[in-house]
Amino acid sequence: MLSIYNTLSRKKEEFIPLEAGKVKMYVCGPTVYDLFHIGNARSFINSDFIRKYLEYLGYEVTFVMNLTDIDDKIIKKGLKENTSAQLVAKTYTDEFFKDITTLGIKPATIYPRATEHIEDIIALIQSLVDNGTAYQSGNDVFYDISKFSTYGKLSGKNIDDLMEGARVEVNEAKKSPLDFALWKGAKEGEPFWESPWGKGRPGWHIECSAMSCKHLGKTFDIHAGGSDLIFPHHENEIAQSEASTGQKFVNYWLHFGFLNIDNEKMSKSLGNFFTARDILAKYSKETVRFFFAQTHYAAPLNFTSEGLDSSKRGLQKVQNLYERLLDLQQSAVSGGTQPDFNLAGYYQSVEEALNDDFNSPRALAVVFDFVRDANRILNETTNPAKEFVNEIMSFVQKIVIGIFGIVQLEKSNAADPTLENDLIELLISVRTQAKASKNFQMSDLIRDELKKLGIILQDSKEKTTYKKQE
RNA sequence: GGCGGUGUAGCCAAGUGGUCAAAGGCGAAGGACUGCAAAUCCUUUACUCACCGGUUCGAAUCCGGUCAUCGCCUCCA
Repeated sequence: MLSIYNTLSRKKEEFIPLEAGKVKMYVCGPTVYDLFHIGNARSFINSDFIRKYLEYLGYEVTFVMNLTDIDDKIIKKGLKENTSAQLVAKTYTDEFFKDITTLGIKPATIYPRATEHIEDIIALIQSLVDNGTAYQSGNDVFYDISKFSTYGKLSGKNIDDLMEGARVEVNEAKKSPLDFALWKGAKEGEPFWESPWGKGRPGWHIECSAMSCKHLGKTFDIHAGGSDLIFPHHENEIAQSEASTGQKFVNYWLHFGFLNIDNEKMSKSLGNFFTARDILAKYSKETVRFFFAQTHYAAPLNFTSEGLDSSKRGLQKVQNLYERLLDLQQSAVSGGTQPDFNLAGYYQSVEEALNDDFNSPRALAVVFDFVRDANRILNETTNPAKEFVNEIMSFVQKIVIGIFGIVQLEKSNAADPTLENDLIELLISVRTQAKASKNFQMSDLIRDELKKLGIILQDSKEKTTYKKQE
């Protein structure tokens, strides 16, 4: 039984999808005005991991991630770079997909763009105007939060507190400082679409309500996003959608913890701002994914290079087992020894952990137990059956690769007969001869010099293998 | 000021009433294997869970208080 911590109820709840066997899930995607940063990457990776686990459980997941491709920041960037908002959005949408691919994230079922849903957005705003929840003021349309009695139910805020805390706003167009824009009238030189309220563009909050409804329906199962989006963004989405449809908007609200850098909020002014691309230049996607998975998705996470280095070293153990299994799949034969190994127990423990609100750190502890035990049994088994090796490998495939994505599939010593690899093999055979004649000075020299070139030799009883360092 | 998160070994991080003298990773120490390494395996590394008080037969886990820290309340994953 899967349970999920629901921000709305502030409790873990048993997950029951609207439709048996299917999950409709929406995650707030990026505003495409720049490369996404490592904090974004955490949310994207965690939503990917959750989606993959749901699929592992057998659910058919409709996974929607929106792209905000029209927004103040995009317009501003266009002006600054003397280009169009449209081109800025196009550029960073392309870059977004590149980074998503680099991170090993499975593509969403659909990536709806705000600019491709203007009609839906206008229709939604119109319904709110028609039922009196929204009002036009000049060329803008605002949501009247006084008309939505449960406003604040997600974030636990009440309107009076918000009013007290509200910064003094000089916008006299709004009835209340807390009202927010659904439609923004176009100013000179800004991109616009025609609407019943004149030329303009959608506000940020409304697009998620419109696009989630269009692609997932009036009510859907899971809505996820960064914890900073709880208020006002998700609060506003509920207000918009529920006021329009009269139905519950989302059953499970799931929020990702924030990522700090060296205990400080990441910001460009502090000089501790890292794009996902910056990090991926130094660390593999597997290391980054593993680093994130070692902390529960909802907990705050402090991002340090020490932490990443530690993850990188820890992950090597898993990678080594994977490569050991690859070799064994080549050499093992049917009819070998079939040792006792309680594989089902590891699957069960992983599922128990992940069923408990996607507890990835606990699941990874099981993975490490599995790695240790698998190594031990392989050490003890002289001639393991091919079937056994395949069973062990399938755990790695389904859990470690399928859900977490933390194994590099390419072996570090690619088997291609390149000149380089041939030369390494040659040196290894020279060294083997040297060892046979107890010329250890020579054999150590070869090993040390190869190490300097990033090639690590490992002797086993039968043969010497090598791997290349990253 | 309002709301929320976090505080567990040198570092990271699970655990939310007994099976906890607290998982897992990194680091460290010792051992097996090895010509020596590497890889792998074995052993050790928190009598203690920010602090104080309370509830309970029993608390890291519940309650009250204190302190520290991060975030949201304005665009933000």
